[in-house]
Amino acid sequence: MQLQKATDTAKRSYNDACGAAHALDLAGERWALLVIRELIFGPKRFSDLRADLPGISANVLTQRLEGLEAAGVLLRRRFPPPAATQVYELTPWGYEAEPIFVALGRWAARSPAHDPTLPLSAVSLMLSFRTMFDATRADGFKARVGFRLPRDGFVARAAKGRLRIRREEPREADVDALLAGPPPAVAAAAYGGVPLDQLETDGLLGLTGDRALAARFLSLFLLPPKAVAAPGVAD
Amino acid sequence: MQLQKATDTAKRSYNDACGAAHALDLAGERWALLVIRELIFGPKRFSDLRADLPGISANVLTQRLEGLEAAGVLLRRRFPPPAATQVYELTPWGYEAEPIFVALGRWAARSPAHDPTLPLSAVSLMLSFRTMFDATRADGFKARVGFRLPRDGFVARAAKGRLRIRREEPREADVDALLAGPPPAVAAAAYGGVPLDQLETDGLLGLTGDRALAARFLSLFLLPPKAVAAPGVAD
DNA sequence: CGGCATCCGGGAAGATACTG
DNA sequence: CAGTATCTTCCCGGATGCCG
Repeated sequence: MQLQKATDTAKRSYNDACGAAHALDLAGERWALLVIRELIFGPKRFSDLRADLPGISANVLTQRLEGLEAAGVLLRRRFPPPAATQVYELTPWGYEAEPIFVALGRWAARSPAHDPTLPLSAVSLMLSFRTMFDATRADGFKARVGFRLPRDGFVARAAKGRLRIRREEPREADVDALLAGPPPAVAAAAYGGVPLDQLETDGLLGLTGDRALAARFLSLFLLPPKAVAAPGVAD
Repeated sequence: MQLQKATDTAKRSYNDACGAAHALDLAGERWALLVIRELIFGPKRFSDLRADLPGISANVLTQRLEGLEAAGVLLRRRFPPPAATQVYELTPWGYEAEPIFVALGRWAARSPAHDPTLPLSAVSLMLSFRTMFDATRADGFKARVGFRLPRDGFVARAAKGRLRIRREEPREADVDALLAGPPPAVAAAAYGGVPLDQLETDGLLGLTGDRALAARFLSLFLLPPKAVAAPGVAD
């Protein structure tokens, strides 16, 4: 019975030529954009996606992956002989979705209801760096900072007022400083004003390398001021 | 029972500090972002929102307006005595959502499945101008172009490689050219390569003022090339 | 007529259990 | 590990009706 869906129910769409509406047709279902977000620094396996998206259920993740694959946003890749594992990877066009997350993040950071102390995935933390990077503050600053987060590592390179971030295991010899710990602890240092020393003595964060440089690096990211809850419309 | 929240209305949330996730908590429900889109050039009434969002039902629109008001994205304004009408208007922070639509639009325009011939609201058309504006093409070009669209008018001002658009009734004396017609017809001229002359003789578009300037203006907007459906993974 | 509440059917999301 | 199967719950969309 449910096979007959192609004709009468033409795949719930906004039927709107507006680009934003089409984007939501492709990725507007619950969890879809967050699945893309988790893949923005490179491929992941099904179980990693589940772990990094707490709350998503397996069947919903399966549906989203199918839908996004059909939309051309991502594809699944099999590794041939020994590692029979399978990963999901964004297509080149899928990777171009990053500005969407930057725009969403910049806007939501000013929401009166935004709570930066909630859980945070490793990808979200790195994405927040790309979102909140202050180019003028970084002027003339050059640094390579490594991150060892629960599931994977990243290396952030600040230079010439730009910030590049790649997912790769940081080697101590290749970076100026290395931070190890869960993403919320790093966020507390960058956005919460918690001193690195305190996080270290509390056992939340490990730091090796140039301590002052690490602090300077973390000061490059500023949450924008919150919008007023009630705007100034005289009444 | 074992879950959190004594109040059973636990308000489904991603529970994620990531800005993008919070943005979706606020405006990720169906139609919510499109409601914001329709208000991005100024306040509208309930019935205008319904008319410009074909497919939305009254109760869903009511729910979205309530939710967005509670989130501080918009507010409802009453006009006192004579005009007992009521309008919905974005808060200052709500207006800051525009980059989200630009990012979504830029990305979706490259979707293999994007169909620019679908219906288009007046706001979507103007937003597409702001999204697809090519600053280098507009270098040294200065123009004021008015639009008379079904429900309301707009004036676009290109100058110094920038484009400003305001919702206001265009007066012939104040603009260099004036286009009148339904949004899809204007879109056909800007993006579909349909000559203005043809749209005029077909009765789809009315044009007064500087014809060459209007054509030049419409050439400032270019849809990006579509992404390849299947990326270069050898198979 | 504009701005909602209410009821209902279908379908999507969420939780859990199960299978290759 | 990578999903599928099943069941329940909730949301979306349409219709109707109230009320200013």
